[in-house]
Amino acid sequence: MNKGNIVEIDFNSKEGREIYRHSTSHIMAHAVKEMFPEAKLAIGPATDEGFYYDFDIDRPFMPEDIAAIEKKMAGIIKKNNAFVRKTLHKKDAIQLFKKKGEVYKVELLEDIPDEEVTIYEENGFVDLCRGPHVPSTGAIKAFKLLSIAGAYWRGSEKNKMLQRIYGTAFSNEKDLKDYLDFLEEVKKRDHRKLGRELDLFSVSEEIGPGLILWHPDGALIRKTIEDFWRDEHLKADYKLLYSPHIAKLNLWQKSGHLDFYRENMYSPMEIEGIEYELKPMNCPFHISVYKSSLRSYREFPIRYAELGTVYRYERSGVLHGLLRVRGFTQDDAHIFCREDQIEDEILNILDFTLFILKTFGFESYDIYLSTQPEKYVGTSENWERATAALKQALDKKGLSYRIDPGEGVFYGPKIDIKIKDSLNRSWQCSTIQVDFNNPERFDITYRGSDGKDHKPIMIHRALMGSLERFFGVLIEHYAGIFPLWLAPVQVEILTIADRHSDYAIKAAEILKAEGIRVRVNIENEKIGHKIREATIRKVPYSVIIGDKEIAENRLTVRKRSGENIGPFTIEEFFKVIKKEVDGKQ
RNA sequence: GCCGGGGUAGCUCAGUGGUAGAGCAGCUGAUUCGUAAUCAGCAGGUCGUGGGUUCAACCCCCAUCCCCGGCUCCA
Repeated sequence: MNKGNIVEIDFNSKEGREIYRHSTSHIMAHAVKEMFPEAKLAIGPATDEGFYYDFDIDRPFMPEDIAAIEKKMAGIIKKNNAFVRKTLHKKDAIQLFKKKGEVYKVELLEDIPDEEVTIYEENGFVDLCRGPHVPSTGAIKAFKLLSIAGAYWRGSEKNKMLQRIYGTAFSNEKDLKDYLDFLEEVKKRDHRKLGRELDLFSVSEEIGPGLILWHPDGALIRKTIEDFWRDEHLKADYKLLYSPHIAKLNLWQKSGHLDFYRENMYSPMEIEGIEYELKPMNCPFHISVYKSSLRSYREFPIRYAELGTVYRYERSGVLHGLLRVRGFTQDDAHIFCREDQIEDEILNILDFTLFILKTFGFESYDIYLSTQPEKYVGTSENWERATAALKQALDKKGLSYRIDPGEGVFYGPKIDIKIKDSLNRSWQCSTIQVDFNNPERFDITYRGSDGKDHKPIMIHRALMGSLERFFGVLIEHYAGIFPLWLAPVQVEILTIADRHSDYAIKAAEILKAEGIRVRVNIENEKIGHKIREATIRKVPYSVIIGDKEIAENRLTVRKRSGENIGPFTIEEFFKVIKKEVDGKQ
């Protein structure tokens, strides 16, 4: 964009939104400076969802301040001040901001290589800024400040912590309202809230932070997921393993985890004079199984899978419900193969992953290919060949992906799949990683067709990532309204009066014998009450038993949506739900 | 870990130094009822934990644990 030119840009474009929100962040900074002249300005960019501005100020911002700042901003917008762009020499700009005491701006300026910089002025408020901006403050039609948070200067915890105010802006009130409604919806779906309401899991202060207790209904869902996972892995020619939760510290020395992963590992415990360590990874155990006998190229690829529970130290501030915990179960697998088998294996894994994810209703993804980082093991040729194989596989599948340069793990390149949930939010779950490190460190080999020993390639992969995180994502994805095959209680039988109890219990037994998860409510309550309770617990089907049903030997069936289906004989009803369960709809 | 906010009954939340409250859930009883809450009664708290100030602390001070929103980091 040429300097000083006015170009029309639409809010619907990414650039347009950024300019608009960036301008709003300037207006916020202006308001803050008017109210707190001692506040020093740091940075104030637009984000995907809105904008923020960081301030260095002794007095913390209070929630009440937010409303006052909003009011002030509204005033600035009403005045419709023009944003005036000025170009000046860097020295002069440094001079200007030094005089104003804006030390952060000076620091930013000193890092700008250009001789000329631009500043924007709006009714006396001056800010260093590349721009562009909206022509005047009156262009901002709808905005809202959302939250206050701490944030390190330049994102480094070595620097001073500043105070950040988050906000968002839209081109009209309706879009703003829609966005705020979206935030409400997100709050309603919060897996921690639903987890308590539906009695799925809890975290207890007594047990410890980041350690999950799966309650009966949550455990039932987990079991259903695990059964599905195991069945499909066996079908896909994986072999299932179980391994212990602790192992000798030496093992972790050998694997290199102690060098590369120490800060995420717990302190060792001593058993009969030997130190043991809680496992942060499953790989060394699978390698041990591999090494338990001589391997031939004929066996390849060897695929070991395990729902392996690992423990990792996470800093207290990062723990978050099921999404970030200290003990979790990975749906882990390690594949041993020859280098020329990598591509086929990756293709297999991609198919398998997408199939599993699709079963849970995730049909859109962001895929990332991470390449060689600065610190790495293995040879550059290894990395190149493996990265090419990953690329090739993605291309063959016609999957679009982005390359994350240098973001691979130290031991190999990887593919990460981020799933998009029903609110279009991204979650990192699946990961496929090539590992050059472990075969080397554990000196694993296979006997090739030439009768000599060779080093296999090891691929590490997790589809759901961790059961805990995946479950958290699932809860939010479905808003707690699990599809029938996952629902902990699939059918609840409700009676109108006491005299219907025997019939209800008999019906329940028939369904239960067919493998349906059924609960009977013969409590002394009105039917409206029972329906309300079943609906709140999001039970897919309520079956109502009264005089009419017994007389006709038919079931009245109400779906959790409120829709009535039937009446059915019990056999007819069973067929209906059986079909739905089998279809995993 | 860092910045800010918070922790009162199982849950949601009132309670500004002077005898701890409500709704829902729970229990008991009555009621036997047709598509999202029947009525009545009862019970339930070391006010996160430990220390301090005070005649007196849920309330003020200090420490600590945990939770929430972010930062940083990750499955």
